[in-house]
Amino acid sequence: MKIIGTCVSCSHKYCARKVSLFENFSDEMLSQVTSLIKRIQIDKGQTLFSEGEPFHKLYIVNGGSLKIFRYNKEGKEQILYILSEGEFIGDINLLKGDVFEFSAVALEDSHICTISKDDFDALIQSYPELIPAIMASAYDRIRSLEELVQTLTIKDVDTRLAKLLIHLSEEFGVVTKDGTEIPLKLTREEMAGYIGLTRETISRKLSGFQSNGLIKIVDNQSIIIVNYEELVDLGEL
Amino acid sequence: MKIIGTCVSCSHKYCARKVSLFENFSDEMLSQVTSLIKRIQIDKGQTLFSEGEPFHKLYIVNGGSLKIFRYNKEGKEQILYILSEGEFIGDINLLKGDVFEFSAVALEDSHICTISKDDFDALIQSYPELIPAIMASAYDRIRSLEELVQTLTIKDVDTRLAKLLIHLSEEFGVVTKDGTEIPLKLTREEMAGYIGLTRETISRKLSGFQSNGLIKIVDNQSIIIVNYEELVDLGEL
DNA sequence: TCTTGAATGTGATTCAAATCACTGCCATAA
DNA sequence: TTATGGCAGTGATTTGAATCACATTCAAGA
Repeated sequence: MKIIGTCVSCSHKYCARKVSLFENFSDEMLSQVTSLIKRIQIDKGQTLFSEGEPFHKLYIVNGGSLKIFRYNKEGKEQILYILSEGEFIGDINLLKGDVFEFSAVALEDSHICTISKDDFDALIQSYPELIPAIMASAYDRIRSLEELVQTLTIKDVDTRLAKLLIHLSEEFGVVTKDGTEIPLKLTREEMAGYIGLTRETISRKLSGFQSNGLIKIVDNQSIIIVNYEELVDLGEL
Repeated sequence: MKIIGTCVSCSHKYCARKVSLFENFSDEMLSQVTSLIKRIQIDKGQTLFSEGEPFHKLYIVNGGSLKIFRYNKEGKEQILYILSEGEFIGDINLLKGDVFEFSAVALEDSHICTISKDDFDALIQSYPELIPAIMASAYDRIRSLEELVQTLTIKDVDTRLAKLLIHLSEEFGVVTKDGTEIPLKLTREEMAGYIGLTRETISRKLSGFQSNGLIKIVDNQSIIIVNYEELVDLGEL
């Protein structure tokens, strides 16, 4: 992890604009926010913060993506959220509690902007219009967890995997000529740790999906959803 | 479901004080809140609201308890939250979205206080000090869902059930001479629907726990946790 | 380029929860 | 009082994912 300096060095003048929290800010307000930001570069696989660590910052994904997870009692990673550009974490925690309840690791080389807890609190004081946006982000988090709970209780594993693929494609999908591509390079093990299965099962099921013409796996890397409708059907069954 | 009238008819003068949102309100402020409240009586098993229904109220549990659940794709109830006295639902929804994403059914005969969406919005305008409390409740909901996710991904079913019992005893437990009693009368099927198992498995596992001296089942009704430490150990394994 | 370790695919086997099927129990109402 | 329907306990069986084991591929670094 490398601290680059203030956000002034961003390639974009106001990278904070990417963040849903600040999207309605004027240039002037934004430059004030920007002056508070420290920028961090983090390589794939590196840890941004760990469970149990005291926190004192808000982390904003400016480029790349993060997995947010806990180790469950069997020692496996349980992924709770995947954060991509513009999303942030630490918001709620800034109000209550004092240590992270989960860890954050970069899924690819990423740029993270940070604002200290104190600066962020001051920002809320100055701009109370931030509050609805913060509430909205809390609501999104609740929604995504409720969806995850629902996915995890489905016994049928094909359905579960279909739901995961649809979720990933909705959040990260890129439309290509062959179908919707999921550019995110999650390992089989990470997928397994998201929906409570083992890497072997994911491997077998993905092969099955490919045989059935639902998806296409390119170079063992990204997954392209070929037959979106049928996959949705499977996920909704 | 029977509408009793305004909260003036409550047996307690200021029943709204039970609600974490209003616990720091002065008597004067509280009586203003109270004047906005309609009180509903609902019998065990009756539905307060259903998935897909448009909402226009905040629901506060004044007495009794509710299960908040969705039907999963296999047609089973997946319980998301159990609400007891002082808890409320509808908060977050009041800000975004317009239909319930889940259903609410009374677990026992209950009293529910309701405030209309408009009145609640006006209340927030008048008393911005409500905002931190609302945020705190959103945070609690996130915490409880993150815990549920963690429980659901545990493969070992004894651990899962132990976690459920500990969770229920922490939230609803009453200390008796024999141990901590869970007065909540959840059916085996409801327990199963909370932690993603079947009623038969719950039945067998509970019998097993009883044989091992961990719990005691009284009249097939409430569960008493006899050996709390050992149960916690099992839940943390 | 070659080396090395991690990630993946896949077969064989195990095992525990789901399922099926039935009995018994209890509360409520006729 | 008896009848009825929902809930619970439990045995027998099925089933399908986890586990174990190993071959293979791939990617990053020397």
